[in-house]
Amino acid sequence: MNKPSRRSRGTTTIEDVARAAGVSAMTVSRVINGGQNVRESTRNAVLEAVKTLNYSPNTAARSLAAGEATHIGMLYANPSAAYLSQFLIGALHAARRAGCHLVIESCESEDADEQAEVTRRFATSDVEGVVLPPPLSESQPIIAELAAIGIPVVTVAMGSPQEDSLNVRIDDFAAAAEMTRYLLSLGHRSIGFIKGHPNHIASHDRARGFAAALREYGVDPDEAPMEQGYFTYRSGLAASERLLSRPKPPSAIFASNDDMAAAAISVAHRRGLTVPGDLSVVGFDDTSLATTVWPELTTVKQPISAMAEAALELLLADLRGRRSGTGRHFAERVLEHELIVRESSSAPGTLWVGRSRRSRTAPVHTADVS
Amino acid sequence: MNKPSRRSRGTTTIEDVARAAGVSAMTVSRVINGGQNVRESTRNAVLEAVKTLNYSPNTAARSLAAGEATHIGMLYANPSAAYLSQFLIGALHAARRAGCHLVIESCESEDADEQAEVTRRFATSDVEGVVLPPPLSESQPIIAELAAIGIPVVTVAMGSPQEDSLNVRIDDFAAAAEMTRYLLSLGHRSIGFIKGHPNHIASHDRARGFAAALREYGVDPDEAPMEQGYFTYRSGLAASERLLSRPKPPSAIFASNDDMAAAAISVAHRRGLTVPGDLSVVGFDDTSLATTVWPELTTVKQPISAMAEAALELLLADLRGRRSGTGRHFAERVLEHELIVRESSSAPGTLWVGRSRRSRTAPVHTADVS
DNA sequence: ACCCGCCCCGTTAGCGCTAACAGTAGCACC
DNA sequence: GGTGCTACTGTTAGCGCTAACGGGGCGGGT
Repeated sequence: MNKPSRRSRGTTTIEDVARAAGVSAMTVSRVINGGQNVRESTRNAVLEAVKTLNYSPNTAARSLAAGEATHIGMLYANPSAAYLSQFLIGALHAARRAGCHLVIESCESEDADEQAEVTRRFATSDVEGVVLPPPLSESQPIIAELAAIGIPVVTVAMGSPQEDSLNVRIDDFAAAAEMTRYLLSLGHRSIGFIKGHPNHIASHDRARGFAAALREYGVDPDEAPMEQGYFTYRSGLAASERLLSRPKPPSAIFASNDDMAAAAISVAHRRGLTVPGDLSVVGFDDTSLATTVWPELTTVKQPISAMAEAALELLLADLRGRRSGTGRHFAERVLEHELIVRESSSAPGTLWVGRSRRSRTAPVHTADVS
Repeated sequence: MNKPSRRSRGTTTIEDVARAAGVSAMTVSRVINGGQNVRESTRNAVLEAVKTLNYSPNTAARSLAAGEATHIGMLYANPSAAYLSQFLIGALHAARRAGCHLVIESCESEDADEQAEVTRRFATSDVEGVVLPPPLSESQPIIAELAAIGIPVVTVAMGSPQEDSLNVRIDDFAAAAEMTRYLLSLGHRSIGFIKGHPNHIASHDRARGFAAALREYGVDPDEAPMEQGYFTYRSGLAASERLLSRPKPPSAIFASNDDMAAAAISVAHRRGLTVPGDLSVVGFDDTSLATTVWPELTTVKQPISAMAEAALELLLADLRGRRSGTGRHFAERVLEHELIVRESSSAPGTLWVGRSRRSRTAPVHTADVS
């Protein structure tokens, strides 16, 4: 006679699996996590039972019993929407795998005290670790506050990580250099550069990568037309205007992100320049904006979702380490970027024949309906 | 002598609160959720204790004990990134409040069989309910598959909800009419309309609202210049080209979403038209694109985050209802929209004096650096 | 032969919370 | 004074899982 149990939801539990495999629940548990000290044959039997019963462990029970981290916080502040959604998707996938909740909060203020205040309220609520995507990953007030409270943090895309912190990033220097080399190999020698927000270390890395690649090709970086931008579309408009108003306008523009590159295209069109015929434009990030504008942007793809996943994994590993006493792993992970060549870049050939007024007649897009 | 308890995490539990308030844990539980049949004085004592101890219930334990829904699924398919991130933020907030996990999966395929396949795999994994934001909220294959499996669904922004389903939306008809009235009140009489994707019921609602408002002002909707769009930037480019190539081009363009409105601005600029001087352009959705472009878009704001929260609440209420046997509430919730007037619209006055070639000189944006 | 240690597996006791089921008091009503 | 009812609160027994420990079996060292 089986006890009918107070409230039986039809779900299959670890007990069911244990019965089916002819072992105890504990052994099933061992097989599922880690799985050390279990004979190969037993493990297979359990795995078999898991598969046939289509068992998946109850995360609530698991984290309750194990006392695991259940709430990971994420503080964000108005990056591009495309970046944020990609990031959230990655973070959610990692959270699901780990069986932890993702708690998000926005922190739009620029004021240090206010940032600290928001952070404190956030941190003391419930979360056991915090993920900081850019641009907040560069915010000292927040990082300091979190450190004071004693909550582990993982930063994403931070240029100069502390020695004792967790960080995930790509190699901005190498990526920018790669993109620059690509433009140089097309034949461009006068390349305008729109810098990113000066507060971000990544901005400087990208600028340095740009300069380094120029030098490889024997071009003096100090002569290169360069304008300050702030990662916004608006700042890109202004910078592009200045770039193209120069006595000798560049044949290509390398913007430090896609928003500013899109702005450069817009300015070029307004001036009657075709892209890429009269002007090549390339960006950075490969956000969705890169494929919405026409022509689609050549850009550097950051694996945003993967970076978010990596960040969560790093954080959870650290948390586990802290709990079990096994030292913490101060880690940095550098993920691979990728150069995405699309339609906004080409050899500067048409520059010499086509910088005419002909290009003023707007192209009619009959084929780009869908 | 207090039992040292196997592994004590320093967290305050419901027991601590009960002791502090001089009641049993059960009473504390009652106060926290629902709170019926508790004397006012007891309730206050408990609330007091909760506050002083800074207690927050352990969601893992709660959902384990109550057998509540723990995993809510969300199937998405490439809406605009801005929409998705807003939606995710709202959904995550609601999920946090309810203490449930948000499980997301993408379903990019257009093929019915493939959609069903993805849905099946998704649904049989773990989730107890599914949220369907647009454009998937209109996908019959997915809805049918979910119904077959018996998983409750809440659709968002679906035009024609079934009688027995959960749906959250805004009043697209009213919103479009409102926007049209606004343009009419500015003096526009020739308003070009770019329709949305014909598969979306909301597209038709918006077109109907547009027509209805025209009629109020004695303008014949059948005479109004109208072009088909598909919610994409590219389709907006083509539609705008056609609209502005007409013998008598309109003085304003109402695009069914922001992406297409942004495209309209781009086309206008390429043609040497100033916005809003020569052409007013308005959009729909108030995605981040609306404030990215220059000039910033007049548009209709959908409370996207709030809609996501409402969707989750509806779904969870339904789930609770099913579990407790209390009938399900087939509900639809219509949230408030808002007309956001920005810089892309104005009276058509300048049309008569300024449709000249003068406007070709691109404006220089010295002030929009930040 | 004995002990020690290792591998493998089961048993016990909760993790923090809540459903279900008692009570216990207080009031009304015949 | 009993009976019935309502309003409130406590007790018991788990939800599904895992930490901690215990114990049997087996090999190798002394």
